[in-house]
This record gives sequence, C-alpha cells and structure tokens, in this order.
Amino acid sequence: MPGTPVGPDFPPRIEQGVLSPDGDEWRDVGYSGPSVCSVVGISYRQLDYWARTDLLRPSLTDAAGSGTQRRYSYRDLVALKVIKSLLDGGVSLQTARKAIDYLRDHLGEDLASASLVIEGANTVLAHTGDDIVDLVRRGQGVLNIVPLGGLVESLEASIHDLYAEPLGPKDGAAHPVRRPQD
Amino acid sequence: MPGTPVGPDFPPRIEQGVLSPDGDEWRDVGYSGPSVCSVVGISYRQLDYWARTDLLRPSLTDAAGSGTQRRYSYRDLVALKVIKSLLDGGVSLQTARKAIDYLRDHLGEDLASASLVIEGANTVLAHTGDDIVDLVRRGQGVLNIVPLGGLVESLEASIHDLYAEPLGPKDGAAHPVRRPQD
DNA sequence: CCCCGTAACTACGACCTTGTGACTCTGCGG
DNA sequence: CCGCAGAGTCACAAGGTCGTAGTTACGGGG
Repeated sequence: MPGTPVGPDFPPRIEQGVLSPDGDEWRDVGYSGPSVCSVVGISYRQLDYWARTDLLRPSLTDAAGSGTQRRYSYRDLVALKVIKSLLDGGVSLQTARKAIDYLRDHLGEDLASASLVIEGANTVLAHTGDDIVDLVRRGQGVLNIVPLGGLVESLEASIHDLYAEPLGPKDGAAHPVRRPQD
Repeated sequence: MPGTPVGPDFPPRIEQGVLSPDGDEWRDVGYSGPSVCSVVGISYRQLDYWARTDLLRPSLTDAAGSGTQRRYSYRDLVALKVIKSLLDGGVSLQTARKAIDYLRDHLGEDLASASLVIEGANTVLAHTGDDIVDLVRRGQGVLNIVPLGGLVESLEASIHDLYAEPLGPKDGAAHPVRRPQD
C-alpha cells in the first residue's frame, strides 16, 4: 500500500482548536457545508439529510436553527468520504451507518495504510494484505472492503483544489465555494 | 411473455437431465417458488418481485399468467443465493443486478473454489487469494467479495433439509427432483 | 362427472428509505 | 436596516418490500 505521507499540516487539522491564519474568528475554522460538498463530492441536500438523520453531524459546530452554520472537521471529511465510497460501491446506507459508527472510534489510527473491512454486522480495520486474505478465507458472507489509502489521498487532492480555486480576500477554509458539479 | 402453454418442446430439457423417478409429469422437475424460498431463505414476495423485474426468472418454466407455475433450476438457486448474500451483506439490489448479469454467463465455471468480486461497475471471478490481494491493492473504490464456496455448501445443506422434511403426502408440485452434483 | 378445497401465482396498493427541488426563515456583517 | 448564505420545511419521486385479495389448475369426495 502506498503510505504516502501527505503534507503534515497543510490541511488544517483544526479539531484541536487552531485558528484561522488571519487570526480571525473561531468561525473560520473547519469546513462549511458547501465546502464539504465540493470536497467529498456529494450534494448539499445529501449532506443536510445525513446530518439531520444522525448519520454524521459536524463535530465542530452543529446547526442551531436557521441562520446558523455547521462546521465540519477534517475527520468528518474522512468519514464522509468513506460513506460516499461505500455508496458508490453499491453498499446500502444502512450498512454504511454501522461502518461509520465503528470508524468514528478509530479515526485516530493510521488510516492511510489500512483498509476498512465490513463483514455482515462486524467492521474491522485490516492493516496488511494477509489480514484481508484471512478474512476472505474465514468469511461466510459478503465482505465490503474500502482501501482507505487511495481515499485519503484523493481527499487531500480535493481539499487542495478547494484552497486553490476560489479567491477570497481574506478567508480560506471558511469560504464557501459555489461550484456546480454533479 | 412467451405464450407457449404446452408446446412441442415443452418437456423441458433439464440441465441435470433426469425426470422424476416415478416417471411422472414434467412438472416434477426443478424447484417451485415456495421451495426456492425456503431453500434460499427469502420471502415469496421477494422472489416474485425479482422475477417480474427481470433480476432472475426461472430458467425451466416461466410464469404464463395466473395459475401457472415457475420452475427454477439448480443454477437459478445458486444465483438466487448469491443475491441473497449480497443483500444480507448490505449491497444494494442494483449492484446485485449487475453482478448477476455477469454470473449468469459464468455459471458453468468451477464456482465452489472461487470468489465473486465486484468493484464498481466491474465484476470478476477470483480463483486464488492472490487474485484478491491484487484487486485490493489496485482498487480505488469499494470491493464487494462473495466467497462462493461456503455459499454453495450451505445451499446444498438447505436442499438436503428440503428433502428430509417432507410436507404433504404427495405434494408433487412442491417436490424438487434429483439432487444435483455440479 | 362435477364441485370444492387448496396450493401457487398475479394484481394492486400501502409503506419505508433516500434523496431532491422549491421555497421560506434567520443571524450576521456591512 | 438589508442582503445573503446557509439551515429548515414540505411535497414528492424512485426503488423496494410486504400484505392481501383475486385467479387458476388440480385432485379427491360425492
């Protein structure tokens, strides 16, 4: 697996409370709903739906009524991307829900080199190829495998694009990117 | 679809050959809808829905109006079981549809030792563990893996149970014939 | 030989899950 | 005080599942 160590600090990993480079408000931290959509490649309605059905809500700031904002952390982005992959791979939302519940508790681990493996009700992180062969051999039901390496990689790329494309006078991450894409 | 209530070539050519031991009617061949349900472990409504939406129709005799019967072959059973597994594994029906389309063309191969691998739009039969590791390494999206060995095995077991637990005194229609061996 | 019960199939519609579109509502910055 | 981005609401659609009622064929009892 490509353990490509990405830029250590480029995507601001703000969950610890880093502020915006401009020393602006705490609000400039994390990712807004629309930004998230363009980064992970889903529609706003989908993100909205997922948030209000508890699949994944923003861990930085949840919405508190009309006029407020949701702020997503980097880890949220990873989780979201995993969900998106699962969906694209033909896995049902229900299954994705369970997988994400598991993932949330293991987001600290070294994701880039691992694969997420779902077998029925159980979810596991496989760190080596042998782990996987083992699982396939033992498994009786279907296995759903998400190679996290490539996933994180393309996530980083999308984030990069987010910063590069729009030109806001002062804010980066907080800046909403209106970009029609399906 | 095809009228053919009782045509010239109606005495169906069974893939495993062999009519009922009693030299009975052609009807005693293959598996009836309800039998299939109990063997594969799905609801009758599901089987019905799948048949009318073309996911998988009985290859021996399709329905030709109310009062007629569907007769499923052993291979149909295998395909059905694969679908069931996919569903249990959280894979969407849509994805299962594509996989089955592929499987239908490869049902002749040696299934018991292989695994069905779905990656996005592509479906493949992997015969060795290395094949799988390879696919995981290359794959960017989600992989869905169905180990066919265990599947065929449990199918055989269910069929056995079906024979062991006779229901009516002479329910010919519900009685499948000839336990297959391929 | 006909009538009736039952197995198995078809028809039809309710209902759930996932979203989507079209608006409306509201807090915040200018 | 106004405009706007983004949250909230509501109606609706597609894809499936499920329950139930209506049909049809077949076989046994009168």
